Amino acid sequence: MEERSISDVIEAYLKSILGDDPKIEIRRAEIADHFDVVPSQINYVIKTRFNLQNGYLVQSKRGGGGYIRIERVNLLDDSDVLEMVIDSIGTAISEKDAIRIINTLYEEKLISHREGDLMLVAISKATLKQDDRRAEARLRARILVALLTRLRYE
Amino acid sequence: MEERSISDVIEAYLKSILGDDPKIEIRRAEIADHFDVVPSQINYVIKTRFNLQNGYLVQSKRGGGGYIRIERVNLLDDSDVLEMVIDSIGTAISEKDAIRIINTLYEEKLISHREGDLMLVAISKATLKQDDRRAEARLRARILVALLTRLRYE
DNA sequence: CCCTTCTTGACTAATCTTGACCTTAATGAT
DNA sequence: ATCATTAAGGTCAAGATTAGTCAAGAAGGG
Repeated sequence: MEERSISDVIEAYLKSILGDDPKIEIRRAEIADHFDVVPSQINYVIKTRFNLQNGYLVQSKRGGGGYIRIERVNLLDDSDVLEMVIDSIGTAISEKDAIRIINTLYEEKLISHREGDLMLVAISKATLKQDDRRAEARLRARILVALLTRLRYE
Repeated sequence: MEERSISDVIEAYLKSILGDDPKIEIRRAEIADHFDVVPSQINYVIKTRFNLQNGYLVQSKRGGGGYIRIERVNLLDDSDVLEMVIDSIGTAISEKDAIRIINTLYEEKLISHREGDLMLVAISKATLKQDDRRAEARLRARILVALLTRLRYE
């Protein structure tokens, strides 16, 4: 995977550390300094690449001895996590967030490449396009939740 | 092959790069600059020459480190059959007819049991339920067509 | 001439980067 | 104990950097 932006580089760096251990703790200022970016950029990377929909749990603490803890969660072993993902979808979801979830399912080997593609086309903007954007997001949520629920109880 | 327009030249250029690798990533502004055309011309070339019907998948990202990714995909043997099924669906389809089609796909071994289940969930009345029955049938047709279209390629 | 395809650019949208300002926690002085 | 200080991380919005859309006009081919 080509790293085009510094955010991509930081993402790859954090994931390389995560390769060893399923859980890491970093100090935000340290990472920011290492890549010569402002500290809030680390928040941006975490928010866009290490959220629950991507299969990560993040906790942090401020003040002296503060840290950011990133943990890779396994959707297979932890059926609660899949339920959390379903809950996080709620009654509406954007195409982008839905894609993120399906990608995670594939990376976690819960679904095959082809199954993932089928799910992707079923929830895609091109397929569901409606006049009312909110109606589209609600519909997408219903379909995705139905698909995930099916995966949960097979 | 006679290239009579700059769009043809750009098409040939992109395909020559694709000769090596089944997947390439370009920066729109770079290609546009190289051929001295406006950036949106690249979109035109991609839209008219690198769409799914022509056997190409295209993905892109905007913003810093943005790109356009073009991937060549292979048509499957059953592609023609699927196209005929797609044509028969038209713009609307009932749940019963959709189930019949998906069952046939499974019996013909075009899809696995699990893929069939996922497709069934995606087009089921329970998932798509709408006030307007015709709108529901139209939506179901769009989703089913999208799924079948995906099955035509690998 | 008419119709399709191509070319161009103004406007829009998504993503990334940066920095000012805010909140929380630990520590030490009184 | 209380409060000020210091040391973290959080939020948000503006600006920068790409790509996308759309429609008007030009160019080509019957």
